[in-house]
Amino acid sequence: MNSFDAPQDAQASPSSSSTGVKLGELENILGFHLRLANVAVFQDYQVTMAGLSLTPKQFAVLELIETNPGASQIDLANCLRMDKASMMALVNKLEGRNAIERRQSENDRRRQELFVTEDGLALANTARNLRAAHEARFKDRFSEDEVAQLVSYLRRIYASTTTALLDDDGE
Amino acid sequence: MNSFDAPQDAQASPSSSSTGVKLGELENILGFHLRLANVAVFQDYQVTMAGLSLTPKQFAVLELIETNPGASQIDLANCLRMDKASMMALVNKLEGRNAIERRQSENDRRRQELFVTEDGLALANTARNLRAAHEARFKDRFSEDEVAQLVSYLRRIYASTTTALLDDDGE
DNA sequence: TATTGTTATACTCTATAACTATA
DNA sequence: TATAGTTATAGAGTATAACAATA
Repeated sequence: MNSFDAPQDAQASPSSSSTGVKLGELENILGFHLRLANVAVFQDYQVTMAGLSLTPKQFAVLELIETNPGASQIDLANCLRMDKASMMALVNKLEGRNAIERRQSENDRRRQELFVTEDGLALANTARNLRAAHEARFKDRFSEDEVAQLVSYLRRIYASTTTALLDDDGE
Repeated sequence: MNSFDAPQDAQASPSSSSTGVKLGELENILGFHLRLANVAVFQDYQVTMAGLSLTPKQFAVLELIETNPGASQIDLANCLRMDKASMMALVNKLEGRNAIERRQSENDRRRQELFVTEDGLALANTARNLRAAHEARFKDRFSEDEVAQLVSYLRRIYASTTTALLDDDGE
């Protein structure tokens, strides 16, 4: 199925990378392409968001708290597959710039419920506006259907990720 | 085009992630899905390659040197978009376990040409064998044409990455 | 003057472990 | 006994900057 549109953007097989280095077997490793794509997006993100001092993960946490007011740190850590201590550091940074605030839960006094502040909302809006250009820069290379298909492929890759914790490609 | 197969694996929109956290706008960010996919692949890689102590990047460098005997550190750094000092550290690790060796170039005595040793070849073979299962675990979720299409999509994302340096998703 | 490799250094992100306070 | 948060710490990976040797 869909064999009709598979090879149409083969783009001259990138056997070298500006220098004369051949990729060889690396060409066949899904994770290799995935990582390069990730790097490309991350670099563009950094250039675009320069000055905002908001990493992709911080941005994600900010959005998650906005979408889920009162969420706990552990909720977020699980969602983003991070350690709770790592999330602590991340939340501290956002709190340090008054983007979010902690409020002790009344039902369970162990929990700190997280909320986006006025400043945080402004930051999120600024970030979203900047990010729009960044996002468009990549999505413009695809039709709407292609984006949907790419995302569905990516979901197929991370779908089964049962539990686990942790970092990024790490490397 | 290809609208026919776009939504077919929608998989119940992952609005939550085991906890009740809704992803919200994050759903529409390409980099978010890319990163989760990257994390999933990396985690599986780590579990699969446990004990080998060979990170994906070290593995990539080993393969690159095998494919390009005599390549220099700067060649590899450019290819993988890393800093030359970072590549130095990486090469040191591989040399430290006798997987590769440096030989001063006779034409240009500034250059250190890199070669895979016997031990390195054995390591690469072991790694390739282990990795095969890891790779299959993900590729099995796609038809051959789908893999080709996914890779072509990913290439479209990192294609234009002109120069730049650096890390991974960083985050 | 530019390039390759090198070293030293600092920074960021992450995890682990131990602790507290609640439950 | 388990959970949420916290703190301190250590490790890995990376970049920056300065320097040596060579081109």
